[in-house]
Amino acid sequence: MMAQDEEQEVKTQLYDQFALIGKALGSARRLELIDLLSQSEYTVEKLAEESNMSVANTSQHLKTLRAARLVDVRREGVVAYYRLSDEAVFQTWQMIRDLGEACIAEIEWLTGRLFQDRDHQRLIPFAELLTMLEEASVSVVDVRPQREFEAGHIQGACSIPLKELPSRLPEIDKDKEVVVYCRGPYSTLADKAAKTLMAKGYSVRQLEQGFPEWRTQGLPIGSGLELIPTS
Amino acid sequence: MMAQDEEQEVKTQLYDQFALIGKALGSARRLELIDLLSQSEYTVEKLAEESNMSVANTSQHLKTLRAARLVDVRREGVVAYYRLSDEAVFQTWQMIRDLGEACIAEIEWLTGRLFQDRDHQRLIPFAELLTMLEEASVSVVDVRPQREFEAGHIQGACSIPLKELPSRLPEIDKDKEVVVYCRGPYSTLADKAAKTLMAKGYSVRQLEQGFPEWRTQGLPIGSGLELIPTS
DNA sequence: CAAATACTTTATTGATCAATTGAATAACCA
DNA sequence: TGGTTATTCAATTGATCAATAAAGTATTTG
Repeated sequence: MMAQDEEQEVKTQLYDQFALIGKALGSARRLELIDLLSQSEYTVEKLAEESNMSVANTSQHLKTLRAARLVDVRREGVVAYYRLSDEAVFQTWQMIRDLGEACIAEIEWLTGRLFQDRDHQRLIPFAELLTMLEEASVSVVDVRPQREFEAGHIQGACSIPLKELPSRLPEIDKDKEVVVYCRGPYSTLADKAAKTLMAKGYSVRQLEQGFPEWRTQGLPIGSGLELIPTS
Repeated sequence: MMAQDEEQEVKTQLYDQFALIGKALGSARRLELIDLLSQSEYTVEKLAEESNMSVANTSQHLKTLRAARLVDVRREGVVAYYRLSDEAVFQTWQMIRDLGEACIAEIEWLTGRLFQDRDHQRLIPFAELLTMLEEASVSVVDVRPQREFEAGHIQGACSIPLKELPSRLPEIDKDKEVVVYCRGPYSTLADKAAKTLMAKGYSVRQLEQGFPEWRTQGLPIGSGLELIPTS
């Protein structure tokens, strides 16, 4: 049997390794990066742009995420594409979000403020969308940036990035009910889209959660730029 | 609708809050405390003792855990009893462990070393113990310290802390199969108990996981010092 | 009631570590 | 070669950690 102090030594190293993961999760900037990478792979530059950081700083943070094995990198020529190394990374981030919402009153208050003018009537859970999809009585609109749509989306959805929404309204059938969705619980893209659509007279619902949550529940997804919804 | 920069401000504060949780998880010492508190509530002094830290240092770490709302404190006179504020805290720690085992080769190697002389033949999953319990053909022995047993244990188990095991062997029926368990995947208490028991000629199996994992799966638990196993 | 005791928290210090920026470097491509 | 993308480096500032010493707080004792 292993010596007592050798065992202690190994355990210390084990906890140090786990703490590396914790440390990687212990920065608001890095959590923001993880949240973005939950949508799709990203280049350093795009990540920097989306998160309002300098490229150098983004690269540094990605380095610590890589050291903790939370992200992988793939290089194409001069461009580096980062992605989460495992679906479990998103799930851990989701777990931390849930934990925060459960235990930290501050967080509940902040989300309340973020969505102060959201009409909670229009929110629907995944289950409801699934039955609507069976009845084919609905247009699902993904309002995230196109690269995120291409990396994966709810099966049957079409991509109309929020920025293009005003000019692409004609593509949306006014007779069907519209369901919009975006990145997840702290993204306001879908709220803005819903507001725009409602002002134009559409009948709009909004998914409670975003694509990564859909994916992690094993619900049907599509990828690429399929224009014809899978039946 | 909320102004663009006000939204940015709120989001930053949200991520800062989540990062607080991450930071709290980003220290080997604090993870060790969380692991202990997953078993039962503990006083500062006992935690310091179990984790080989000074009381002052332990108190500091508990303070940051409390700031992140991961632990709660209850005072009885001069004594402070700490506990996890929610089962989700343990589950998050469990998630990080799983993530580490999945992504970090170092961790796999370290656990391999920690259990180098474990006979994996004797390990059984929860499901198997459940069927054995139905057949009533088994003695389940909890070898954790007694306070942890009292705070919660597998229903039907009896408490024989590892330290007392040699002197309490007569209490264990030699005709039944014995199943030992302890704190979880990185605890060696059950391994040591199994070794002692096997040397004395008992037929021993060992649970793959510990009590917190049993509890979080909603399996039947008991608490206090019940001497007669619930039927 | 004051003094002593037991348990816990806070303050201080010095050392180490982390975050950000801007400049420099490296790698690739056209 | 010049331009683009990413990483590294150096430097500043701020945060964190562990250890010791000091201070609080409730309980018990003389």
